[in-house]
Amino acid sequence: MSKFKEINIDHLKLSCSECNLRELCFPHGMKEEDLSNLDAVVDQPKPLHKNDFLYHDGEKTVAIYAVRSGCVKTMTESANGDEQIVGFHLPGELLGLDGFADGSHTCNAIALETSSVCELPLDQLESLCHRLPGLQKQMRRIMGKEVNNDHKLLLLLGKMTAEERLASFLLSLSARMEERHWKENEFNLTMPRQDIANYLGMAVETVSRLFATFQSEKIIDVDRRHITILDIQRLKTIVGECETPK
Amino acid sequence: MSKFKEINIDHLKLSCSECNLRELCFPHGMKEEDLSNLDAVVDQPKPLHKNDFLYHDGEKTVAIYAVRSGCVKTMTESANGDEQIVGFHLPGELLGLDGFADGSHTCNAIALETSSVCELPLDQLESLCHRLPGLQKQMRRIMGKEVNNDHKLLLLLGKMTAEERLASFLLSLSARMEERHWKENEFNLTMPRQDIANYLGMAVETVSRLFATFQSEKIIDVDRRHITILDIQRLKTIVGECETPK
DNA sequence: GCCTGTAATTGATTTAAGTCATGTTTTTTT
DNA sequence: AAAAAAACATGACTTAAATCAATTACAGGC
Repeated sequence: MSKFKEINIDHLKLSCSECNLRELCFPHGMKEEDLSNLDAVVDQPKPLHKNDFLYHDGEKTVAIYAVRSGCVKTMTESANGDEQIVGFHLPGELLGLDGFADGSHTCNAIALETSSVCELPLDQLESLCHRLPGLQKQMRRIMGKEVNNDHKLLLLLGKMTAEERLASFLLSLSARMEERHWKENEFNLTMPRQDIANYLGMAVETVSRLFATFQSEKIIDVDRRHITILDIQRLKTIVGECETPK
Repeated sequence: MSKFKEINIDHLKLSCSECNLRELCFPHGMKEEDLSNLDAVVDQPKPLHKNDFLYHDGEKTVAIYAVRSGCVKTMTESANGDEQIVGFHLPGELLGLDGFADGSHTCNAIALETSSVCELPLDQLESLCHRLPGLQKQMRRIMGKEVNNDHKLLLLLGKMTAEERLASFLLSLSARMEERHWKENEFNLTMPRQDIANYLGMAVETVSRLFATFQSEKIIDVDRRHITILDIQRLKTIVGECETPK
């Protein structure tokens, strides 16, 4: 035996039951004793580097994915080459449902920074859902969430002004930071201005200008990609949420 | 016994296996012998009148629905009262997935004209999916389709001009008419201009003007709600699809 | 049949946000 | 460390589509 301990890298795989994202991810609402079944099929491929594709538009759907660390964007492509970002996926959030309609993906999924994902292979999902009714229910919940998310974005693109859109974007990020028990009023944007603009259906210049405006109005502090929310209530007022009366 | 035949209205229920929409609807891809199981749980409530709600935002999700006849729109509501139509559902198309995330609907579903729907109760869906793997797969397919649909609409709202949007809308309707073996170049709009405008994220006046423009360019013929597509290729060119070379 | 309210059209004007142009800062490459 | 390339910011100008305003055309109710 060598004087160094042998390291079995299989042990580096983090089990779902030990994962601090479990309440946001696949395991949500599942019984503790069922999680080992889930663990057995969940794969953790090697991390993606910035700009790596998790999957391509048109590629056969082999799995659904959960972000473990980093951030992954999904974007649809139109016939004439236009691209629309449809989601930024934070740790604990799922992606890959776009490949369920006819067995191949209709989006590109690209890492915005070094990111790791968990992979739930489709063929195993089928049988697993059969054994664990909790997972089947969770799958429906996940899909419903995706649909609701898209609907919110449709409302944003269809009805909101540029100012409202950016405020809404910041609030969404803030809420998701809080969900992860991270600072909800101080975080780094993982995406360039160009991606924010694309996602929100506006020009980069408009994003820049609005950040400047929000900053000058002391609503937020912007330092490059570092955002500090100074007055969250103002943001909420902008998007038109009713102030919760004290 | 009376001299008139007694009519058992239960017989008026059309079974899935006899339904001419079966290839677009729940039964798609299911084995013939499994359809009787589906029939047993599918309910057909009495028809909706124009402007009737199939379900309300916030209401508990009890079923998913398939349109049998007529047309049903779904719309999300924002905190400040803005509404965004997220779909017009034709016969054979499904709705209700917006209620899967947390067990209550996040949309209003409203009949645009007298419409009938089939209802698949959620509690029965669960056990039925367990018995029929085909249905479970079909459920995933349906949800994937919904997601892809929403993504297309996001691209439309985020990246297209008003002209491209309306052309895209007409093409989508036309394609869905064809899918149902109805005339693909001549159909009636079931929705008012206001709803088209809302759905496409623009003002009613813009819809009116664009219809007039398309008409004057002999791309379509508009008579109130009656649309005749005269030059489908022009529409495709407008939305930027590559012409299929002969 | 004739009202009456809703739906749709059409024109004039305004505006939010896009485009174009240029400069600055930051990051990456050599 | 310098050079090149992204990424970001800001100003000037333009424009697509919204808003405002005024008719016109239906469709449903009596």
